[in-house]
Amino acid sequence: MPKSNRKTAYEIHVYWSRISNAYKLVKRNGNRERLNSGEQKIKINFLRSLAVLKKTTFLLFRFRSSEHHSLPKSSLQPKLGSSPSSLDLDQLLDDANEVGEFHATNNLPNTYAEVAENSFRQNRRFQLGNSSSENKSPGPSRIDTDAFGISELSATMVMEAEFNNTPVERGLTHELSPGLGTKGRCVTPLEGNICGTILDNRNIHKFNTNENYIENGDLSDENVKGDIVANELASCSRERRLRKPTRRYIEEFLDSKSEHNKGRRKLPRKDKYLKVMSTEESYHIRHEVQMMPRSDSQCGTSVPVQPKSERRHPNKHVPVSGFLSEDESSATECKNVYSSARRCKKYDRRRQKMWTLTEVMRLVDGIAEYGTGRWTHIKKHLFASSPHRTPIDLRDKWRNLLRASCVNIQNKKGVEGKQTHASRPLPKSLLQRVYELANIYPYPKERGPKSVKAITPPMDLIESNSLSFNWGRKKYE
DNA sequence: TTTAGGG
DNA sequence: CCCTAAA
Repeated sequence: MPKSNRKTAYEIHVYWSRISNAYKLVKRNGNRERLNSGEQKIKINFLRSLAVLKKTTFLLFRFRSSEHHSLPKSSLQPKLGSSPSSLDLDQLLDDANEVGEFHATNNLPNTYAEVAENSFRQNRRFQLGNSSSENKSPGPSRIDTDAFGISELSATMVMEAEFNNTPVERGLTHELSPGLGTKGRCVTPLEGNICGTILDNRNIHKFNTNENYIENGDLSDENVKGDIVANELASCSRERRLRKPTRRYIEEFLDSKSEHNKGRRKLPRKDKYLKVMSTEESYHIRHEVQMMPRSDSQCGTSVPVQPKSERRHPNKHVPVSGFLSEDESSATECKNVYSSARRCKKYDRRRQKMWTLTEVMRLVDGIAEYGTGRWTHIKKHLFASSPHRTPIDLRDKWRNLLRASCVNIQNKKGVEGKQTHASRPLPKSLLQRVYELANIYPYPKERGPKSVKAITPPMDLIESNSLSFNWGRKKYE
């Protein structure tokens, strides 16, 4: 098994690199607004190849990140690392959609049918004896002279041919199909991963039927059928594009990409205490959190989660640069697969982490020791073990504590306190201590020095007093 | 880079 | 908890 998979993965890897080259060429020469028919052919062929490629790219990532190290990583990793970033894959996929839609809406079936026919012929040619040119991708010099000549055409054709009619796809569908058929997904870690999440039987079928459809020579109704094919192609790429990558994929992708991102963007300083998380992940997590139902019964309150949690990622609008998307089925399945604990973890990542009593006490101790305004000290010395509490958090918490203590002071003074937060009442002793500390270490402006402080709680009191007073007066009226 | 303060 | 201005 390892051997065949290894072979398959390598073939895909080769395939990918070729299509990358083709894309670069096309992009350089054929991304103009108006393309002549020859250029259109090139582009369409490329996009068709791309659609096939998309089915298999997951395989590379799965394979690479699987526990199996039977495949020498060196053979895959360079490509994995370089390909997605050297190509702007998002752009690429958008192009695919764009062209698909363009053809779907603009009635260019003839072109497509012709292309299909050409493809068919080229396939034949390739099968007959073109395979020797396997690794030759047309060089730039050649393109300069012959921007959209046969060289490129054959390049994309060869790729396509390889995929539809040659061991690559056969290898994929046949060598790995056992996993597809089996219900228990992970027959073996590798096979299960590959077959469960990468290969989409339905789409492969779809694609194959398209191909057969054309190859059968049934091109009499080119207008109609070309249209159908174009539509299918468009929808195929569209639906794949729109799907949200699963968390698992994101993680793996980021893993594989992490080296690449190194110099790309400076991380915000706030991550000093935190594990580095790339903006993409942040983006996804944001959205995941938004999408998740808010059932935080398990993970919400007072359970001191110790996630290697990260946060404070200022840029929300970083576009997803992921170019792959999994099936919805696998996406939902992913959600199910991941245990509630894991979900919880994911959950807490962007949500407020409740302060536990011990944390509060530690904070109070820290303030007693260092005073207010030295939040980094407190963080370093007392919260070194809780990476999710930043100095700012400590300060915020202290602010809230002050507020809470004042409320309770009010209560002390007789105003019947409706405990503003009945959810997690703090022990009075603690609040008392907060109050004392607030006198010792006045927090700037929030509650001033003692004199001011003497004013502030009364201010609250005054408010309520005046309220009651007014009320009383009204009563008298 | 840290803190204060507002949202 | 986030963001930003100011120190």
